[in-house]
Parts: sequence; structure tokens; C-alpha cells
Amino acid sequence: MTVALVPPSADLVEAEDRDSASCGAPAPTLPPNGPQSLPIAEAAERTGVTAHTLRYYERIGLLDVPRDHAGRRWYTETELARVVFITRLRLTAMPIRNVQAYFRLVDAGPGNEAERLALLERHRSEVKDRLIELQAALDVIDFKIATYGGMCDP
Amino acid sequence: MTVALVPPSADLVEAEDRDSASCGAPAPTLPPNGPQSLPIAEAAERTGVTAHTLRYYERIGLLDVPRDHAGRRWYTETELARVVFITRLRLTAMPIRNVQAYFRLVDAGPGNEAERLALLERHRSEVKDRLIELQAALDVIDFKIATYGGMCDP
DNA sequence: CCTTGACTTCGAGCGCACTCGAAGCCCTAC
DNA sequence: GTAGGGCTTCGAGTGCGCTCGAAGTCAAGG
Repeated sequence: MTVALVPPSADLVEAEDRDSASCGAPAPTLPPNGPQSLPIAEAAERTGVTAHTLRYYERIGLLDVPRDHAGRRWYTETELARVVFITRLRLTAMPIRNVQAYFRLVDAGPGNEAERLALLERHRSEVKDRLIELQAALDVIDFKIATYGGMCDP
Repeated sequence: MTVALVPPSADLVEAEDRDSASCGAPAPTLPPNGPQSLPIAEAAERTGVTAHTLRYYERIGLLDVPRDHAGRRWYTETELARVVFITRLRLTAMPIRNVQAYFRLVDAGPGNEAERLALLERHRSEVKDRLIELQAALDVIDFKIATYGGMCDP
């Protein structure tokens, strides 16, 4: 239950706000198929998310992936980082709806940080509640396991 | 992450193995509508599970609820305790399949405690892994929240 | 030129765990 | 006797989050 404020995997967390030029230098309007961009298959491999799911995420508005002239997707660090952050949120069972809401805010540009914060904090508190419930349920299971040693007299 | 061996809500945990006469006195073949048995609506209220879901659980073999002469279900402490334990397992996201497997073992009577134990222990270890992942994801979110204070220099 | 293969879109399908609704039965109260 | 309410079964529907397959496009290699 410790709350680490050390960047858990810093490069991925930092990158997520770089798009929509939230602050600092504007995004460089990368040339499709630019420096380190990856085609969908490699993006899938790198993020551990299937290509199908990457397209699905884009369909539902979680991503906006640049294309080359032939319409093929090229994932830059920006998109890859976002995908990773999405998987983190999903891992905590944040409903897709809320993930959508969050990235709608991000994509709306700067000025709504308070809202993003509120959304994340609400979610964090839900996750913490679930952690506690989960731990309690685990305790029940542990108790059950323990009693299988000395059955019939729990 | 502490493992409590104090019965988390003892009455409910203890009761779950009493059926199928796993040890000690055989189940007393209670008269339908016996001492403290409840009709489905009250069982639902007591366990926090809808009547629909209680019937569903029975349909898929998780429960075997005694009936009165008119075919109505009467939930005794045995069934109520089992329902509660099911909800604990479900709370930890144990797939219904595995819950079914577990109670098949329980219903098969004594002699397979090692298998039950193995099933629970496997699940426990999965849950613990998930707890760790969940905590890590929460740390990412916490980090994100923290950086919303001093945007642009995480 | 033709094949190969990775990509594209679109819509449909799937697995899970419920959740609901229709039609009917049974008991009690009036 | 009859109205009401709570129960029964059964099968179908729902919501979520993917997951898949068909059919087509495009670029590179032989």
C-alpha cells in the first residue's frame, strides 16, 4: 500500500502529454514514417497489445495515429506511450468509457488539467477501495487454505 | 500485503464445508422450510446477490438449494455461507469455471482436500500477482496525478 | 507482370457473467 | 371464488471489451 512517487517507468509516463502540444515546443508535425515510428505489427509487439486491439482503440477515439500516403499507421513514441498508459489504466479495470473521457480531455489541450486530475483521483480512490476489498477476499481464501491443514476445526 | 489468519468473518467461512457431510455428523437432511431457512428474496437481500443471480448460480451447479413441496427454494445457513464464499471468490475475479471446479470438489465429499487446496493456492498466487500489478499501475496513476501539480517537468 | 504479404476497412461474432421477461403455478387474503 | 403477489422455468437479451474474418489496396521482390 505504499505510494511510490518515483517515476514507475518514466519515459512512458512523461510522453503521454506531449501530444496536442500541451506545453513547451509544439509537436513537430512528424513526417509520416518519420524517425522512430513503427508499423502496426511492431507497435503491437512493443506494447503487448494486438494489432486488432490497436485499431479498436483508434476506432473508439483513444488514439489518433499518423498514416503514410498509403493509409498505413505509423506509431511514434507519443502513440506508443499513450497505448502503454491505456494498458495501465485498463489493468486497474478503468472502464473504457472513462479512459475515453480522460483522453478526450487530454486531446482538448491544456486548460483542463484539473478535470483530468479529478478523473484520475476518483479512479485512484476506487482502485484503492478495490485493493482493500481484494485483500480482504484474499484473506478469506488464505484462511480457507490454512484450515485445510486442520480440517474440521477451523 | 499482510496475511491475516484471523477468521475474516468466521461464521461464513466455517459453514461452507459443512454440507455434503465432509466430516463430523452427516447433514441432517433438513426439512424444507426448516428452522432458519429463507426464501429467495430474503436470501438475496442477506447475501447482496440478486434472486436472478442466485438462480443462475444454481443453474450452473454452484448451489443445490432445498425446496418445499411447491418447488420453492429455501436457503439455509449452508447455502447462504456458500453464496458468500462464492462472492468472495468472484470478487477476486476467479472465473466462474474455477468456482465451479472448486465446488465440484467440495460436493464430491472428503478425500480431495489436497486438490481443493491446490486450486485455492493457485488462485491465491494469481491474485497476489495481480495485486502487485495493480499496485504498480496505481503507482503510475499516482505519479501522473503528482505531475499535474508541476506540469511539463515531471 | 504477377505474386506475396502486410496492411486497410467494415461489420459481425465471441466469451463472460449475468439480467431480464414471459408465461404459468401456488398460496393466502379477502 | 378470485385477486394478488411471490415464486417457478426457460430461453433470450445485455454490456463489455475485445477478436475475428472477408474483401480490398498497396509496395516490394522475382
